[in-house]
Amino acid sequence: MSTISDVAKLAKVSVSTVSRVISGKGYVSKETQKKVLQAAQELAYSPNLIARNLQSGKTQTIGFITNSPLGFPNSFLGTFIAIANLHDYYVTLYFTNGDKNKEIDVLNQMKHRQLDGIFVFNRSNEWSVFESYTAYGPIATRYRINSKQIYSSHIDHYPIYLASLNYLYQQGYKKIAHSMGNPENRNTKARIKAINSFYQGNGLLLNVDWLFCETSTENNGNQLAHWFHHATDKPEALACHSDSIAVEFISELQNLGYNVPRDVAVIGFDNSDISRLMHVTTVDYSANLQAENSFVHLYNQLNNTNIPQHHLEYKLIERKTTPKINDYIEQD
Amino acid sequence: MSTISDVAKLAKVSVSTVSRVISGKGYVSKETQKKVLQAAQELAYSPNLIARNLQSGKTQTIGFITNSPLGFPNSFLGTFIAIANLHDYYVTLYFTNGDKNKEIDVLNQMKHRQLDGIFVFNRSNEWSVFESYTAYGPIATRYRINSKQIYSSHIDHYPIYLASLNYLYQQGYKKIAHSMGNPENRNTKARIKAINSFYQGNGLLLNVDWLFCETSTENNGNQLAHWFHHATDKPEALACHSDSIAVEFISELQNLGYNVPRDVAVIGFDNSDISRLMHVTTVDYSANLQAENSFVHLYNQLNNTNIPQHHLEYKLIERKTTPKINDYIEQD
DNA sequence: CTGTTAGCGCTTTCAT
DNA sequence: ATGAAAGCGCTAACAG
Repeated sequence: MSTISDVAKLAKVSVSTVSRVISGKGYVSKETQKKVLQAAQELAYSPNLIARNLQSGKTQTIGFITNSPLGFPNSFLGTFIAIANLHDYYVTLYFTNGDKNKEIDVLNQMKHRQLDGIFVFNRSNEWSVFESYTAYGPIATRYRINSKQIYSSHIDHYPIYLASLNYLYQQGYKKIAHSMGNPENRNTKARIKAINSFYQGNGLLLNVDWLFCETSTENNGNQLAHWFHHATDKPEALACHSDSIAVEFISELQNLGYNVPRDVAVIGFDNSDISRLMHVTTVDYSANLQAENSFVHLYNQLNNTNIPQHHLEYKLIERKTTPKINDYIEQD
Repeated sequence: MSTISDVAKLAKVSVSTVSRVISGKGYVSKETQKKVLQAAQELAYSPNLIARNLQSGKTQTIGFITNSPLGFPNSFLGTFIAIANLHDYYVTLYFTNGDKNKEIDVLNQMKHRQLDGIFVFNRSNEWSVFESYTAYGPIATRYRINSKQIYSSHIDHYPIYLASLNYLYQQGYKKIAHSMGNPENRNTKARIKAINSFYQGNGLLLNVDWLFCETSTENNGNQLAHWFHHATDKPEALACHSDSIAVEFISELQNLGYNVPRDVAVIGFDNSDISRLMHVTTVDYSANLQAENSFVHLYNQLNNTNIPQHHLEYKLIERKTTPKINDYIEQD
């Protein structure tokens, strides 16, 4: 494995000259450049990026923290990586399975300069923990949080969720159960606000027993299906805060002998592949732009640039799980 | 950002002593250790891993190459990362979208010592290209290939596919279409061999028009659905080489007004989450063990260890898309 | 048990 | 336009 000084020797120039032609910085005469390139070629020289990184103090690597591979963040992650690669950044993926310590390990990677920045797709620790690490590098998330130190590319869930509920209402559903995230999340709070507006606005009575907040993400859709199975008073529709909950719910319900939407309508959230495959009505909220915004922010912080952010929009994607009530026709 | 020599100064010892206590290697007296730790604490010192990497020439990072985020390799990837993290390795994910150059870029990352090893989940370039890079580090894949240089944790698809076909036969399906991978893959060849055995063994006639080999992974299930829609002579069952093809096929068929399994039975391959959610009969072939084997091999190569590999088994997972023919009962 | 010293491979002033 | 030399922060002989 040849080094820069091997090349220098062979080309009979100094290491700094070689460095200049390899990195393309600084003045080098055409002739010496040619000599160097030839020597480099001959020795099959390739620069050691670790040494470069030590010099620059950067690794060009962003850490991506997510709970588990089961959350179907595929498209988001794909976009994030694509845009990162476009800017010569790489992304290292960490599955924490909700383990706070694993999350801390990742944050420490940044502290140890192994990571230039971090994106938080899921989190287990308090935001204050993340904030304390912003001293070592930029952190971004998709959650809607109120922090000066952590960037958040989010979209207000209030109008979106209100639109979802109004849509369900318009389709004839009045008895609606709600599956929501961590009650401390601002997204969840926005949804609760939307729920209140909705029920008051339509003169409906909110059944508090039909308000589910997530404690552990694990199998939540599954549990909801069993809850539905045993409930004496069943809702006409379930509004979910993620497609993954929605499809787990539907799938398990099918195992229990139910039919969606005949027995209950379902609306998801994310417009993920899985919702498309399973024909679940959902909401698209420009997750790809959100991913792009997140990376761009990290990039801007890291490089003192000012690439502009995209504005996020949402759109209801109507599929088969929310027909007009009582309109369901047995598929043939 | 304090360095090891800052700590050394404050603790009034040499850098090597500090290095010893931080890395836990070599003899240090309890007292000096305490002094050093205290100084480190005071300065909020944390080791710069890049420097360590330069010293060791390693990054503790494995590159994971995959085509696109749409192939549902979630569980495999999750296992791979989990086992890697357990061994203090990290994994950087690359989506190539079938772009050969992007694949080469990743290989060059290893050449530049940014990556200690590479796992190939999908590939676009010839294997010989990959082989030429094994000079720079170990490469592993899940494909069944014949290479001394690239490790492959695979399972023979011949008996598996034969078992799938026999199962379909036993369920009463005799008109079977086949969706397969790249005809140059040895897995595909094994499947073709299984097909021949099957048709000959059962005295059936193989319809060559029902043999689909994949050129581009994109939307293959989709295309198959449209093919089915327009075919005058339709098969009774489709056997797929991946769950992702199977579910895309089913989903698009549903869009076209068909019903699976009433109109056509489907068997997948992978036992992925998506097949579970959509109740697709599939084959489990210990993909998680395959992921583990792959990492373990890379680890063994990198560390001159000899952690043993797992033996891969397969198991047919019977779900709802392959009932006894003509036994389909409209779900209620 | 601890300190000195020489790198790891590259970039970057600062001279010339 | 090119070279010498000083690091980047850490590890690992080697000496004592």
